[in-house]
Amino acid sequence: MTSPDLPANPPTLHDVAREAGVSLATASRSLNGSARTVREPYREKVLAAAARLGYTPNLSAQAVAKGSTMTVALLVADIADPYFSSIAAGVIRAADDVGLVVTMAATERDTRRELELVRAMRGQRPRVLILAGSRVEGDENELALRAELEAFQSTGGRVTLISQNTLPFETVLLDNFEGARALAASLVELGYRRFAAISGVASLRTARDRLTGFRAGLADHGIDLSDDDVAVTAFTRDGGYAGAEQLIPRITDFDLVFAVNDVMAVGAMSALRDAGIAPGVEVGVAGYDDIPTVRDVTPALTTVRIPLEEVGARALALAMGTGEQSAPIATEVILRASTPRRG
Amino acid sequence: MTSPDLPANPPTLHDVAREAGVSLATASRSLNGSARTVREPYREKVLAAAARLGYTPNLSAQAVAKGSTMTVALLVADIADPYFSSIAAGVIRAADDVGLVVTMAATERDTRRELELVRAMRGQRPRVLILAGSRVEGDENELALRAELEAFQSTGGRVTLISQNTLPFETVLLDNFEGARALAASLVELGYRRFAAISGVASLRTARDRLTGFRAGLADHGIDLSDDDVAVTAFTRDGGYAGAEQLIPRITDFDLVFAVNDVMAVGAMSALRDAGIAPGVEVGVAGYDDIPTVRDVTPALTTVRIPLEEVGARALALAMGTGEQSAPIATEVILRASTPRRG
DNA sequence: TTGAAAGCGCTACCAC
DNA sequence: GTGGTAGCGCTTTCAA
Repeated sequence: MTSPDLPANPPTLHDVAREAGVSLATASRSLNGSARTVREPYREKVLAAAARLGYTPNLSAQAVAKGSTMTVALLVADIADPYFSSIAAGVIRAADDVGLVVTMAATERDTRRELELVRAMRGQRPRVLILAGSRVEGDENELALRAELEAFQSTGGRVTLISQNTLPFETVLLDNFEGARALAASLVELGYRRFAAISGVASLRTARDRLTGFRAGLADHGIDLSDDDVAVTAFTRDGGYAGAEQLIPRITDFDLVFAVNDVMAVGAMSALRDAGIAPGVEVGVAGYDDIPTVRDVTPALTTVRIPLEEVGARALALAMGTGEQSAPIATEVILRASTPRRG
Repeated sequence: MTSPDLPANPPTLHDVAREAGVSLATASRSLNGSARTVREPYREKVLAAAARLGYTPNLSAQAVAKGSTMTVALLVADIADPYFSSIAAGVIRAADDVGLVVTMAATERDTRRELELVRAMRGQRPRVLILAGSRVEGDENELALRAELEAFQSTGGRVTLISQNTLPFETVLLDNFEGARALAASLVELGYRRFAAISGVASLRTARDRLTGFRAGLADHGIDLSDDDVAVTAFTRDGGYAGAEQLIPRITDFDLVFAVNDVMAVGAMSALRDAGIAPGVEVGVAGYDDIPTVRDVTPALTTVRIPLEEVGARALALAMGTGEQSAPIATEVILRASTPRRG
């Protein structure tokens, strides 16, 4: 006698069929078949046997047999970043609604890694592949990435990007330019005149679009934002902190600091505070994204709202052909205490 | 002639073998075999053919053939919650290091859903299943969950829980009781005497352990925390906000409010502020977890640090047999501006 | 309606 | 070392 709890193998459909006294085919049909072309007494026997055995269909085997999976692969830059985790939450929720399971990986903002991950995830034969990070300009891996995605698509996969449509795939368009431009307009209207910015490197499309949009918004009102007044740092909280530190020596030259995303803005506020400068009173601060926490920082952060979870859901819908191709995601300027009306 | 870009099927190993003029077996060995028992010229031909065709091994097929996957399934309550997204980041990073891919799902703090998800994820035949949420007491689904997990384990799967070991599986133990107790001690030492708390329902083990730990810490110094001074709300930011609102009418009775997790604490601070009460000056506030954002709120939040990403990594290591079973995760009280020394 | 059997893409064992 | 080939667990014809 073998010990009963030695790592056995999970019960197979075969086991269920035998236990129920029916054929493999009948068992399959009762358990997973779409056309319920199995007579009730048989069905019941099979279901009972399956329950008794604790049977769970082997998804891999189903995938091989059917030639398609129920998987969506999601690539983000950093899961711990609220921007991406909110989007991921949206994707997962939407996927769950239609019975899809999502597998995630993090590119860590490395395009080489991104490429490798796409390649690796292709092996899963996901129905959908969603790339959530910003595109980067002049990326040496872009051609290869594009080829990889095209290959995936040409073999029946669906690709969706989130952000900008620099690649020829369905895209949930985030109009970073117009959002930032509208923000600039609102800030000017509030009385701000002397601007500085903290941005990621220009090759990061998202960073660049937001910065140029912001500039355009200022230019509409005859205000100039010189390159000298733009601190270029990492696209992270610490980057925002560092960027603010760069600006602090000349901080009295500015009445507003725009960080191209909220996590950077939040870092910048901390840097200001640490330097004894009160954000929102001595200098205004604005961000972009409207991640959940920015309403809870002090002062609450003025920002441009992106409905992050909806973006995630929309990305999936787009890929599934459920969503309308439609316009860019609507964006909204949210004015909060970090930018009080000025003079 | 068929159109060349109609959804074709991905190239198979068979295609590669034919293209390279070798046998299936040789192709398999050159591409994925461990023992490199293939002569160089052949290997090269295969590799070249694979590259030419854009071949990616079908992971599902490999899984069926090998009888095991490279998947780890991760269940969290809410991906958008920084607590879980930080843990997830740790799991994903660690998984990536050993060539595993992680699939995620969200229980939304619903034990019924949790059970269903475990069942569903079992179908993937993951090597590892990680449950990151708090256990809940008196859960009607617990028996079924336990059975499901045991079945999974008895068929060769590894299970790891994160939080408390109320279930007989490997667990990354978070000593919420001692952490909260230490926090209480520190606060008393700082001069705080009149405490209130905001907690999740007592059936949530994590909430309860932290609250009772905190109470114990106070009791060590002869201080009592009455049930009347504990607001019981949802385990979320909004729950924290609501909890603080409950306490506000009597806020002058207290000199410190302890929220059982950081997101609640952050919500509570906002509620206080909205009511014209300055957190950290009129009343101290403390949380638990040390999620990334709490150093950027104002005042910076006193809390108990859990190395969240490390917890995630550890969970995976434990499951893989790489990690030492060892003691609970070390916890550390982080005193910040939200609890200045008092009188 | 049911069952037998031929795959699905891949691995691994067994000869040569 | 290399090539057949028998599975892996499942779906889906095709007959009966």
